[in-house]
Formats: sequence, structure tokens, C-alpha cells
Amino acid sequence: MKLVTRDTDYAVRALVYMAQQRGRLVTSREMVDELRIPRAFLRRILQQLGRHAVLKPIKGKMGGFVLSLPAEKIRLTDVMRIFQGSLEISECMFKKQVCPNRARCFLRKRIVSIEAYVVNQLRAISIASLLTEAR
Amino acid sequence: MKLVTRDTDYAVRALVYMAQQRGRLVTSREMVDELRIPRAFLRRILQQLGRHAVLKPIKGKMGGFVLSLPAEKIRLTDVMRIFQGSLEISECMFKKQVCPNRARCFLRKRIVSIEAYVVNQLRAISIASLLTEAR
DNA sequence: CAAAATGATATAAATATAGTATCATTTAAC
DNA sequence: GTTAAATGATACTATATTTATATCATTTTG
Repeated sequence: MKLVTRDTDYAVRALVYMAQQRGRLVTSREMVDELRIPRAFLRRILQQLGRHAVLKPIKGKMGGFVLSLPAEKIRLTDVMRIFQGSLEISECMFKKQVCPNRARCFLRKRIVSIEAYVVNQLRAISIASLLTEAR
Repeated sequence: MKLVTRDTDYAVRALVYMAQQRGRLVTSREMVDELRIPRAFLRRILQQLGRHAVLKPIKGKMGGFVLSLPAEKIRLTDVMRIFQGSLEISECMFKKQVCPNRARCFLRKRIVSIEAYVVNQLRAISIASLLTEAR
């Protein structure tokens, strides 16, 4: 079971790195070198973070990225939702029909309650909190 | 994020169904009809449950399956481990090398603690507990 | 020996994850 | 105004995982 996919993971690393730079403009090239993330992959990830207004892209020569929010306000759940979609842990497997199975449905209830706990825990993790732990 | 894959889910349904039969021999054919699970898929799932001694296969004509444990002793985590392998929620993505990234490692610590909670919750769910909820 | 069950196992199809490549656009410096 | 260095948009490829399907062998009862 995988809670966090690789793009979420890379995004978090990039965001932590940017937060450490305290507002200095950072280029994708620099982060590729520092974080050893495949270039094309990281670029796409940064673009997605830009579209979701997590970071602010500056175009043109001398361009780059800065966080568009304080690191305290960027939560792990925000990043996960961008790259992994819904955080539902128990997506019904009978997508377009009503679930025909009672057994599944009460198992599901249990899982939904576990899910609520997990999401709360993840929401409590911000880029800033990872930053301070990194020291 | 998917906590439970489809084979785990089907396995749980089959086990709940068997538990409801209170020791009566049940064939794969019967469960295919009752539970609307694809035949070949369910057969393979039952075989795997047999290999892991969760149920006891009876060969030959008039054969079938019975649980080999009381339903209280079959935990959701047992079934998940059979079909999904390790329950580690945070498998390090740098499989064969030491993780070169500090940021990831402290994020990982947080996730490991969430994982412990989740596994405990799942371990508390047995086939018997699902059975009583089903009534 | 035939029918009805499971055992073992190979293969295929569909989906999700991970990664690459290309061309367009913007901006600063000369 | 041209060039270099950055991002934007987007299409594509590769790999792994999930979700099955199919086939033939073996066991057992009648």
C-alpha cells in the first residue's frame, strides 16, 4: 500500500528546498541538480504546482519559482490532492453502479473511519513542519 | 490511495460467506453465483487462501472449501498480507540503496507512525466482526 | 470410467505510475 | 532585435501493477 506517490514525494522535496531558500528565486535546473530528480519529470511537477497556485512561476531569463504561500500553509494533503486526486482510501470499486454488496459496505464503514484519522494526521504535516525537523 | 485491492476484497467476501455457512462445505461455483465474482478470479483467490491455510480445500467430486480457522481468528491484515504483501505504507522508493534524502526520511517517520495506527485498526477487524455487523 | 470438484500455472488486458521529448512563449542582457 | 535562459503546454513512451482469463492436470465419489 502506497500512501504517497513519487510525484508527491518529489514535489514535497522541491517545496522543502524552496522554503529553505527563504524567498530567493529558485530555478528548476538548480533543483534538478540539488535534489537529483529527473529533469523533465521535475519540470512537469513544478508546472502543476504552479497551476494550483502553490508556487509562483517567474517567466523569462532570470526566471524561476518562489512559494506563493508561507510554508506553514502548504499541507501534505494539498500536495497529495494535486498529484493523487481524492484522498479517499476506500473508493468504491463498483464505480458507476450502486455497490451491490452489503459485506463490502460495512467493511467500508470501518475503513472510512480509519481514513478520517489518516487524513487528519496528514493535514497536520506542513512543508514548514518538515523544514524544522530537517535541521 | 487504495487500502484494499480487489482480490483482498473478494477474498473477504468469500470468507464472510463461508463463515455464514457455519462449517458447511462450500464450492467455488456456489460462491461465484452468490457473490457475483468472476469465476476464474475467485478460483485463484481461493487457491491462494488454501495455500496460506486460511481455508481447507477438499478435493474431488463433492469437494469444496471450509474455513480452517474460526472466523474470529481471521483478521483483515492476514488477508491483506496474502494479496497485497507487506502493509508498509511508506516503502522507501530507493529500494536497494540507502535513501539519500533527509527530507524524505523525516517525512517517512511521520508516515510510519500513521501506519502503525492503521495496521492496528485493521488488525482489529476479523471476519467474525464483519459477520456480526452484516446482520 | 465419468463427472465434478480443486491444483498449478501461463497468459492477456486494462490501468496507473514513472519518465521523456518537443516546441512555444516570455524576459533580460547585450 | 537577437540570443540565451528560463517557464508553459502537451504528447508520447516505458514500466509496473492490477485485474482478470484460460488450460490442463489431479483427486475423489458414484
